[in-house]
Amino acid sequence: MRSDAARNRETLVRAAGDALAESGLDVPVAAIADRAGVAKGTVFRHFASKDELVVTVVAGLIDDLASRAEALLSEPDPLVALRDFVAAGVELQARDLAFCQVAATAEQQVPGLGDRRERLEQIAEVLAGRAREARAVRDDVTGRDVVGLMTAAYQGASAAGDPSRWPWFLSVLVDGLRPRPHRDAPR
Amino acid sequence: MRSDAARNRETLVRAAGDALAESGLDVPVAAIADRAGVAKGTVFRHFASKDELVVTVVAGLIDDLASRAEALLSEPDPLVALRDFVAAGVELQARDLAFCQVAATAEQQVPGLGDRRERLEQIAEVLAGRAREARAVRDDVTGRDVVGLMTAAYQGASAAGDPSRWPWFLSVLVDGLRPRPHRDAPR
DNA sequence: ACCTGAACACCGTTCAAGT
DNA sequence: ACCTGAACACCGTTCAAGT
Repeated sequence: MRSDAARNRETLVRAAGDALAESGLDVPVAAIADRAGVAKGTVFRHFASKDELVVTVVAGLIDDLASRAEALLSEPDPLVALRDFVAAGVELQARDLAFCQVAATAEQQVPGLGDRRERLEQIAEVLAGRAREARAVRDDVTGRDVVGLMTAAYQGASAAGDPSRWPWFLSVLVDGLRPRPHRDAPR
Repeated sequence: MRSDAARNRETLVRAAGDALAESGLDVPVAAIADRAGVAKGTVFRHFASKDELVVTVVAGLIDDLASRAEALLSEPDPLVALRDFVAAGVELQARDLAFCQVAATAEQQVPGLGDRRERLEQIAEVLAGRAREARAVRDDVTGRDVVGLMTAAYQGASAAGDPSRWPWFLSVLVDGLRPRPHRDAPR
């Protein structure tokens, strides 16, 4: 690849990252091209479709999140690790509209992120497993559930009319994860 | 209004309701017109824009949900009433893709539903107030929060890869609403 | 090899022509 | 008064022409 092409590609990814974070998945390709200072056609020389560019950007966001999650593996308190992981995902949704949309129902709309999703689920499963073993959470909490908690907390707060209320939703969810007392046991 | 026009309008709303439930907010106007057996232009004779047609349909769904919620006012157990209300909202999301999208971040995308939202929040506030007074939930739960729980439960399950798992998310959320023990009290 | 911008397809919206 | 379908604007995508 020629050096000017490599530079254009990188500029495009950065411009797309900014535009997607601000304006979400519906941002026109022309707006991204303008921001990068290239013609529309150049976008399609580097990416087969708008979706492929979106996937490149969002995959980078998920990779960053996964790295942060791996750092939490050294947190001694398993419930704190779990909560901080979910909080990191929620903060990313608050900061990046495109990720927020992908994390919500849009996930079906943007295929090609399956592998990143799996990586995230695997780390989440380790965190969930430690919390289960420590009896800090219900024994039926899976890694997938933990990933779902990120979306639940932010979308819940957002639907309640105040996205900044997400810590409240997160605390409700984390409280709700605690092991349930055996109600069917004899009193 | 001429009787044929009234019939067309009603056919359009029904066709739009079906198409939106199945295919979501991105369903083309042409698909709705086809399903109703009219020309595209007729849609815009009855509705100023696609959005106005969408609002008409979704407002009807929310009105139905609000009616179901009002029926729950006669439920004696306030926590059961709260849970059933949220469950009704979740089931609507599972059944209707357009409502699901509106309940998620799309709410900003479809304005004109503010009044319906308020009605729902008011009923939710009554249900929340009863549960608070009965000490069945934390004393900081608002009606808006309860509306947010509907989205949180469904979007959480959906993001966890299995929308049918929503009852699990709902049970976690409802458990999490229980009054927190005073941790700062002397042991 | 790469970039550009004109051209095309698709979809929401408008409107002149019909009934 | 209402309906129709051609026409227009917008945006994702393609590609012939340039460098």
